[in-house]
Amino acid sequence: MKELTKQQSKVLACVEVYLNKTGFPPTRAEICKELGFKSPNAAEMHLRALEKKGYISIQSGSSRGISIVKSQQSFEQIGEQMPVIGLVAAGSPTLAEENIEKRIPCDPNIFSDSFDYFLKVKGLSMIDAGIHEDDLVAIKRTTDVKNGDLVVVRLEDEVTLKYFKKTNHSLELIPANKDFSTIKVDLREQEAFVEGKSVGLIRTH
Amino acid sequence: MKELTKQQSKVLACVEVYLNKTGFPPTRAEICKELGFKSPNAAEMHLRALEKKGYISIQSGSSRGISIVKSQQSFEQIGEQMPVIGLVAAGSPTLAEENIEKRIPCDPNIFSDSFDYFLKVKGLSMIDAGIHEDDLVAIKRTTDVKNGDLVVVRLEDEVTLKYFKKTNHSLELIPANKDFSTIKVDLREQEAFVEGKSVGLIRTH
DNA sequence: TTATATACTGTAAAAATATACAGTATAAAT
DNA sequence: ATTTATACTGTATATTTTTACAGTATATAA
Repeated sequence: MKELTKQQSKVLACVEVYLNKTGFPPTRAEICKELGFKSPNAAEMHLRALEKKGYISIQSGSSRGISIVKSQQSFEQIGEQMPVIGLVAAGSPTLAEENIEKRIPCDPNIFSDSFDYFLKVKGLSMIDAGIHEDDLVAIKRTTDVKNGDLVVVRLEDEVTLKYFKKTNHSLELIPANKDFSTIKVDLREQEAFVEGKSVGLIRTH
Repeated sequence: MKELTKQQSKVLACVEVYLNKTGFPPTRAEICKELGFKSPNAAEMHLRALEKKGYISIQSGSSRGISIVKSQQSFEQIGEQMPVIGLVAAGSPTLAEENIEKRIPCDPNIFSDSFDYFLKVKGLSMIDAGIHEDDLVAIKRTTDVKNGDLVVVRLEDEVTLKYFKKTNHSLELIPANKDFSTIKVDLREQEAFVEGKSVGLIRTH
């Protein structure tokens, strides 16, 4: 999580305190009053920065549409709002706001290992591993993966969730569905970026 | 505390759910949309009644200025320790301490519907539904189940997780594995207790 | 029969609010 | 020396939201 500037930290604290006291988030004007700003735009800019850094989310067009994603005093919060990223978009699965479909309240330590985000599964290539379309696979960002791990790999602009197998210069991305074929990559010819590995899965019935 | 009318109760629940989901209270118009009212005044009147009866407080002049004073269905806190129960034990899957294998930190609202405990899956009878051994299936305690639901049913002293199908006096518990056969129960001869239904699943990789 | 409470529709206006745009100032980085 | 990031002021406007007012309908109690 990105660092906050001193002022951004103050604004986040202000929102949290207001929320705690009243039960609903403050308006821009109220933040200004609390912190001594004289223009609502001051608050606006800080809120935008806080959203970009993933500490809050802002419901555009809604009054008081601020919700805390990650509390500053994180020790108080057991369950964070973990982001869900669709596997549709080309390019790397970044945590940029535009890629986040939604957030769900979930302890990052619910699985044996901590994770950073959920990836929403598209397609049936892993169905024999019991991974269905629209399942949410918990991904830990790491490049430290072993053969047999379920990994998120990016090839060119395509992101895929497969079993990992590396031998010398060859990388195999193995599906769990006999109707799909293994993707073989010669690492001397093509780059492959390991984005992370799966530490768990959740599914809503 | 004064009793609520049916509609007031609905409105209070609506506010609580909205708050839980978004982090801020709804507007009158949003309550209307949620509950099918066509006039913001409908919501307004119910909110006034709720305030008078002490369930909420309304900050006059503030948008979304609603705060919950007394929750109706005391909403579970975020990040509870949800119990995990093994499907091994005979008898009903109770929440008695001796049946709880462990507890894991998990928001009870992580799935579309809230749940009461996790059931640890034994065996492969639901493998074609992508439910593996040792998966944790989130169970909501209810007897309100429909055909096709994934349910926890107790027959005599045996507890099983299967698809539910009821026709007249006959109950069928259908596995998702062609090597297993459907359990058929004549309800005039044998009792079957529906313990709950699955609202989701988590798996640790 | 007449209140009285519940439960709304429909409209409208005043007030609250988000948000864009045009600036200013300052310190750090290039 | 110039750019870049932070941190604001000040104004304006479109939109959101509250909230008042005038009705309608229905069931229950007096």
